[in-house]
Amino acid sequence: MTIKSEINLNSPSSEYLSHLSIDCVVFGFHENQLKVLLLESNFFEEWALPGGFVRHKETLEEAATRILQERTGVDEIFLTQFRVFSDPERKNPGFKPDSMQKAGISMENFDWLNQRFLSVGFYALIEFSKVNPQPDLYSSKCEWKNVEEVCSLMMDHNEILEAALETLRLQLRYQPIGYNLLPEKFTMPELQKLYETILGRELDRRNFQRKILSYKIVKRLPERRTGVAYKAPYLYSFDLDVYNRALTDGLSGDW
Amino acid sequence: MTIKSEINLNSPSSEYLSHLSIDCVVFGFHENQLKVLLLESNFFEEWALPGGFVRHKETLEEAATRILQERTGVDEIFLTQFRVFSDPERKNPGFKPDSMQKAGISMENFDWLNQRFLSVGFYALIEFSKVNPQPDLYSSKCEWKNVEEVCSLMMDHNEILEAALETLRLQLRYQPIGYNLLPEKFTMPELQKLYETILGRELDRRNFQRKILSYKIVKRLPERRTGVAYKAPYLYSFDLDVYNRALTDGLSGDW
DNA sequence: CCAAAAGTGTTCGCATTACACCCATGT
DNA sequence: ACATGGGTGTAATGCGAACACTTTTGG
Repeated sequence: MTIKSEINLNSPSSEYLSHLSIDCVVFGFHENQLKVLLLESNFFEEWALPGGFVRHKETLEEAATRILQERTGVDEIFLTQFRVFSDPERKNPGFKPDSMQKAGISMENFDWLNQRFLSVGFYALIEFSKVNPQPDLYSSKCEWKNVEEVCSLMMDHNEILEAALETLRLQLRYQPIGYNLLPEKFTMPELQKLYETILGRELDRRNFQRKILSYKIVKRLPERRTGVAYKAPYLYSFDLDVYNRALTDGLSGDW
Repeated sequence: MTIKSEINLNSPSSEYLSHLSIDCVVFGFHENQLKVLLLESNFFEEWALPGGFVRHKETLEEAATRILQERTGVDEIFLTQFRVFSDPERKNPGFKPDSMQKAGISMENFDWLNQRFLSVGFYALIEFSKVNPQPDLYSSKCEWKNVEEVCSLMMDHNEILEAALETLRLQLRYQPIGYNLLPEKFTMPELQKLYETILGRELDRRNFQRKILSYKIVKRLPERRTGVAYKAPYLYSFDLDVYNRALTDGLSGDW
């Protein structure tokens, strides 16, 4: 079992803070659907959020960025913490002695992994197309899943995902969103669909457009999207100056 | 130095999670001013937020409640976590070998206390008059301080306080506030002053009243406040049914 | 020419804003 | 009587919600 040393499950407590982990909820948007990045553990055949442990000399934010990179190959992502999950009973139900032995993990690592963990939830919004998800050595797969169709996840990861979504919805009330989720150029209906997906309800086309335009965070381009089986929609792109100002100053919006 | 064992600074790592602490920002409202509950350390002559460590078998929320009780005597408070502060350099500048020795703390405790700590920030709103702040054995004083006049605090506690205030302001946008901060009966100008203090700006008397009343979260009582040097204002009290519903469903309000 | 989707404008009602007058109380 | 602060009403404005017609495109 050389894999054990490669993936550094041995004596991790010297390198990492004990009792504290990080889980990342990474959202993307593709084909008009909100996606979340998940890993399938090759030990326990369960899907999970990409997570990991915190080193002694890094902030949580640095740790989250590193963990996401190590576990999924996704790089240069701005992650935001949103809550700590601290149920004393939260531990991996897959971390049972027999399954650990099957996976070739020794009992001393089991002790460490089976102790209590608090986990800090982070979330990020990233542009789907810029990402090439790569599973790490712990995982057999790394894939985007539709948020609406996520199966049962490891530990309390479903709860963490739900909480991240809720945070996203709140954020929508007073911050612009989309720059990190949509490609450089996009259509108004695409942006609208993003809002609708996050909010979980439909919005009026015309009112949506008027409102978004009133914020001035998007500019209409002279081009249109071609090759569609109906009237060609205009393309838009974000006006980063205004967008970033809105990020800090907030919007009045009431969705 | 018997105090050492009484206050349990010896070998705390067996009882508590290492590397992780909690700090509580407790807001009150009195004489038309927003207050925060602070302790003065009797070791280091610095003011600090009430904080402490997490036990192995409790959630963060349970820990925060316990810590607040132990350190200030304040009981039955609902605390909400709002952020983790994780700068690796955040440690107590007062925890220096000489000041530790002066305080009669041995070097082995110093090692533990001088290690890196992450801290989870919690905040709470409580009714000023229901509280009798009592410093614990670590502290010489436990007092309410005007939020606007808080001096330089231990470690990064000023930053934590600022972040809590910011959270409070955001919360005001979509949740009712005041039930935990005001006495049973209060006047409309008092409620308004609370909002103004949190928001840091003045509001129009008449518009404020109309808006609050439109939410139906307060009921006007038949009584008025007497003994004031001007027209006696009506008393109000919260309608808990509506108030609690608004807590979960949110308000439309745009302050 | 028709279905599907996009572009555009108008009306209505409510909420926010700004503002003015009267009332009660203690000095 | 008067200064201070509280109670109430109204007009103007702006924003969100609801809604209909026209235009473009591929089939």
